Amino acid sequence: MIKKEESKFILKEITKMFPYATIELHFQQKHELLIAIMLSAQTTDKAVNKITKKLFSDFKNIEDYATAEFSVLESYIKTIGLYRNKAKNLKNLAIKILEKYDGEVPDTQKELEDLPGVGRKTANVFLAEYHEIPRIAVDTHVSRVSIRLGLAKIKDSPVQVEKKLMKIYDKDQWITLHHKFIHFGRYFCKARNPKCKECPLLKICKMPMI
DNA sequence: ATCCCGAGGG
DNA sequence: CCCTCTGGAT
Repeated sequence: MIKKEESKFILKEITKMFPYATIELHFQQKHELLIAIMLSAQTTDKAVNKITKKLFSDFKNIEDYATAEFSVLESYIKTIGLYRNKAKNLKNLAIKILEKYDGEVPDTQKELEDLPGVGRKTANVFLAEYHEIPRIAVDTHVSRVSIRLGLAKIKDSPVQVEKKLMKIYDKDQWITLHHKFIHFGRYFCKARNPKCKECPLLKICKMPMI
């Protein structure tokens, strides 16, 4: 099977498995989405949703975060990993948005990535989710799945994986592809104990673990 | 290359 | 017990 057909087959099968895959973070406002994504680094969406319920209830706007004590923010997010860094990023991100953007979350990739705790992956997720701008955010799941299925190489950096996926798939597929790959990676093609025996992609998989 | 860092799964 | 979780900054 040639590469082009294989990549189509991959997306088709994953789509069958997760047709309605979408973001699982809970949020209402624009800044809440950005904060939720930033907090989700190296942890699960469930863990983030658990703490943002009270966080978003007590902190209504950017100014609330900007004026909060680090220790107070830490107490809210204590149960997710990396909480000290994240509390610091949360406050400093709010201060920067307040001072530089008059309290409004900026809209460009560069401005977003310039915020504390916001890198390429977080910015991509935000742009795709909030503005529906075609992006493929490459995280640990997308990266692992792409490598196992032969869409990328083991030594590829997240940016390289992103570029390869963008070259393989059409722009109008990027946003949904991201969610489908994420779900496939999290619930099926897991880092540990992937469900290879039940996988419809087993025959084209480059790294089956049977 | 290394640190951050608790919860949950297996 | 051990590993991994939608990374980012230094």
